[in-house]
Amino acid sequence: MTVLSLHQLTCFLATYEQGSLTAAAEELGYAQPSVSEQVRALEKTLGVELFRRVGRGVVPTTVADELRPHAERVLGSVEEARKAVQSAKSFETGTIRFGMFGTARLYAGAGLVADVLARYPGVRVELIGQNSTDVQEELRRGRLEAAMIAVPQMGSEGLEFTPVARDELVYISADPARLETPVSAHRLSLASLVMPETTWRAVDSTRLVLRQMLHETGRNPQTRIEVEDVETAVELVGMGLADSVIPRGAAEQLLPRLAPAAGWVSLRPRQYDTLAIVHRAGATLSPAARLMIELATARINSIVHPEMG
Amino acid sequence: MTVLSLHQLTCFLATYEQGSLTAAAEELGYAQPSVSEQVRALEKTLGVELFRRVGRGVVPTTVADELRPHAERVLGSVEEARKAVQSAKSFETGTIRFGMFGTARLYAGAGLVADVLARYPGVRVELIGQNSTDVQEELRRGRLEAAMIAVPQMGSEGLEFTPVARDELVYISADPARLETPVSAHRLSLASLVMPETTWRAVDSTRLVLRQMLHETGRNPQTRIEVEDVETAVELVGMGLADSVIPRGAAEQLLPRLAPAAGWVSLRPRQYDTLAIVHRAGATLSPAARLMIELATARINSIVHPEMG
DNA sequence: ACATGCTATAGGTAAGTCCTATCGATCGTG
DNA sequence: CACGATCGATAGGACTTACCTATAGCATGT
Repeated sequence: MTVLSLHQLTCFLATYEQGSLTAAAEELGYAQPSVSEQVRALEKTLGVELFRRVGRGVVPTTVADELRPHAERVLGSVEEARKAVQSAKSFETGTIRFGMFGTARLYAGAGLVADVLARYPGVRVELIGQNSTDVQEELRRGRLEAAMIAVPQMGSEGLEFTPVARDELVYISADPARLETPVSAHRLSLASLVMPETTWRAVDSTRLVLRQMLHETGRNPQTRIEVEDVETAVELVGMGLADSVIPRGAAEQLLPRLAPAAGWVSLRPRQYDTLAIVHRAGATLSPAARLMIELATARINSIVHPEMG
Repeated sequence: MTVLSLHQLTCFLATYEQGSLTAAAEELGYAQPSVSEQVRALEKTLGVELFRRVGRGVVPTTVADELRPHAERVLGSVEEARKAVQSAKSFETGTIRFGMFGTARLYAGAGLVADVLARYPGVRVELIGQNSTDVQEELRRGRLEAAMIAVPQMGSEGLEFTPVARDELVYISADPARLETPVSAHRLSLASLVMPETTWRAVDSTRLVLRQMLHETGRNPQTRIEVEDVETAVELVGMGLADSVIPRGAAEQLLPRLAPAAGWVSLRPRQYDTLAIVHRAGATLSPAARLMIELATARINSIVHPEMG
């Protein structure tokens, strides 16, 4: 026993409109017995006579009159579905979802959304990045296809990283005396620090850089305060409660707004943080993801120093 | 290359809701590879990735998010279509079309509609019978499945007739003097008559009866006025412009309303008109048609003398 | 490292799709 | 009234699709 199908409805409608199986077959590009078979199958699945075979041609029954608008609605909905998918595929509509967290969002957050909307006015944009833990989870679970981040080191836990830019790490403080000369490893080891990205502390690239820097002096980094987001860290610096080390792009954006009294100075030797695309290892990226990567990279490179090689 | 199908949408929705091909297969009662194949086919026909295969389970893409409501609408419409057909099949809704013309509608017209609506409150009823020519055409073309008529003789032009009742033919006049005794063939041949059913005059059963009756006297019927419907004939009789011969049931219904001054009397010998079901020869009747025949027969038998054997 | 739970693949059978060829019935015509 | 034209139904066969079982491959959690 066959089941109701779109093909049957198509043949039914063509037959209804043409009043003839032969004409319907011609319209649909089939042989006449094929259409006849489909209509008969539809009548069998519905258990009702749709056409009265009357000498020359066929005549719809009242049940066929009843069915026709429904059949039209079904086929119309199918067409709408197909169009919706096609337009979503070509970014005329639909949603583009991308991860953007850590300090990366400071560089490419709002501006990246603007870039996407300028090029594809119909799309919705979801920039996922409330907190690092969630984003990591979404990436791992596959709900997020790709993300741009500033923090973790390369190659952890089945994820694949592609560096796109680097940004200098600077020392920020509300005490002008500490900003007169570049900060050495020794001075850094004595400082009282507030550091963001607590959740990612084990893999945070800023911390990794600092650890390597301090390792040469035989000391561990002194983090007096741990917070989750950079804004909070900067505010604490502005209040004079601690100093911190953050990417320069973040300092330029956040200090005037959140800590007007604070300033920044380079480390000595200069250290750099890496911005990278991260996605599941071995994944082939969708057009939407590739688009976001392209736009995000372009925007970041217009702010920080582009990665060489 | 396969084409978009309802089956694919069903599998897609189940997979979307379950977040798993295996779970979807279990829900649908299929083996897992079958659902997998359908989803893959849908992705191929749409040319887009709907799920990201990620280790344990599958995760819908944003295009799948876009497709889901459309797929639900399509399947919903299909369900509606199926329900509409089922309810039309069982007379809960839909249209019942039946032919009812000649003088038959005087007996069973409004009352028959009332009978149908009393038993099946949801249906629409179409009682086709504006004029005999149209109805004959609709029957021949198959648009009308069956009809109940009072006029034509049996067995003409590929149609099949089934008698269900007979009604006495009576002589009507506005002149009381002509109603004192039953009208003989001789008196009838002298009368000035108005006769309805002009279009069917060659096969009209009333006229056939009269012709046979008069043939015995060697005369032809004298129709002074020809009209299409019985009401007009009765009105003319009421105005004293002519007399007529019509079924008794029609006389009882129409005289008080349209010709209060007129009355009726039997013929001598009494003559009878036949009410019959007519449909295309060799046709198998639909439930709707059988229902109408049953109800029409019951109603007519409650008015005129039932046909014996 | 192992068991587990999921998807992908392979291969075979049943069923459906669509064709060509032909029959039967109907309708208009000479 | 026989004729050709037209349309739907039927038969039979080539091809495709649907669906199954069995199993491999991979990711995940203990």
